[in-house]
Amino acid sequence: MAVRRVIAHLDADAFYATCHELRDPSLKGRPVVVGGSGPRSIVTTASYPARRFGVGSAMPMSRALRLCPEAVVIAPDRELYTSTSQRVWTLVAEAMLAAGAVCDGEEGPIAHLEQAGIDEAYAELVRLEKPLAFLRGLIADVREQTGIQLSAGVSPSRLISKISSDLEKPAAFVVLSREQALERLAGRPLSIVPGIGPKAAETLAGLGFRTLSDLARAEPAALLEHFGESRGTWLAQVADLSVDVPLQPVRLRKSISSENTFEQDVDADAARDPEAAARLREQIEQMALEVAQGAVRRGFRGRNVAIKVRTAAWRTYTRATTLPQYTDEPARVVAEALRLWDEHRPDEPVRLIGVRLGSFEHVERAERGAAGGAQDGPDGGTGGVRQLRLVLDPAEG
DNA sequence: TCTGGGGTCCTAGGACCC
DNA sequence: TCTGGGGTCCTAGGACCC
Repeated sequence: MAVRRVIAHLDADAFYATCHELRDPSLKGRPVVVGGSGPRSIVTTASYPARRFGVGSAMPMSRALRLCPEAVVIAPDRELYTSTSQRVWTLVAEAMLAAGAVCDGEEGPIAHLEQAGIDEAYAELVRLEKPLAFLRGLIADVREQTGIQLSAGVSPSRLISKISSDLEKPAAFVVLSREQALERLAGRPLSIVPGIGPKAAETLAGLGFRTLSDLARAEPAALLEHFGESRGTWLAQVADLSVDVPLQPVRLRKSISSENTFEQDVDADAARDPEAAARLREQIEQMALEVAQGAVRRGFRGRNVAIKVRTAAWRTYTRATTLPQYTDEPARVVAEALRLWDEHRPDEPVRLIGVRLGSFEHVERAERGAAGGAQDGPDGGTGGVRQLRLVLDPAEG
């Protein structure tokens, strides 16, 4: 008998906004918009009352305020989200371990859980007799103990579960087989599929494929021709919702970066504005330091240093070097970033600059720790529940 | 509506080695 | 003197996600 897979996608509703509401209950029920206050800031998360005004993620704040002038704008608070997130996913991991939904890790059992962001995760409910009852209980516990409401999509695959959890938010609990999903999603635009963004959607629309059922009629050969081997094959599998990628309970970080968009463009040409040019150089130095210190804190050493520049005209470029040895020495990272900057500094106004450190050496060991334990260190932790710590604090969007 | 900051993954092309 | 093909490492750009 074939083993029936049950994969849940768990996604916190309006996570950032809810974190703030939990800290300040007077915000509850009001149109809360999390985001910066500068002229170029965008909305990170909008509470459901704010969404009723048409406010949404990634929207320029200026537009959000035009749509909803009475919105309460709140500056993002990383630490608040990280600590709340840890409480939520620790609870989930512990419940799964207690219930026996575990896989083997090098150092013992790990919950069959893949964190996919600060506010979402996939859980594979192996060896549970009543997975749905378990999930409902878990979601109720999480809400009681943390105040966070999780939406759930449950199906035989990550893709279907991910799409499903989004269908009836907030507080969704959508259970679908592949066949039921094919029927229910047939007329939906392809943009509901994670991995099909604006560009791919446009290309597909040009070929006459706008919905999932359109795509199901596509010749696989045509998809391969337009999208190449890898993506073409994937799209063909999306069409019948047969995409199936195993969970990755432990993931390694690949890079650490820091970048900043200026409220106004800054002239990088030293001849025209030496002071501005000096400020930019200092910022590169500062960011390189930050990034290197982040690596030190986490016990990583990298080999690849890169800078990123976006000009006022929205031309974006990166310049990178690979060092002969791995390093976490701030002075080394700073020196490389400054060298790249000096060699590739634009002579036109810039809107963004950034620094990244990558190509980490930590192959030998997964980045994980005891959930809710120490904040950092490759194996830092209390030795309790083992859980991926992977994506540390990805912003929402 | 003029577009953040943190990431991941993929592709193309060049250098270099055998 | 001209020319092979595969593999690896690296850079750069871009799509995409939260």
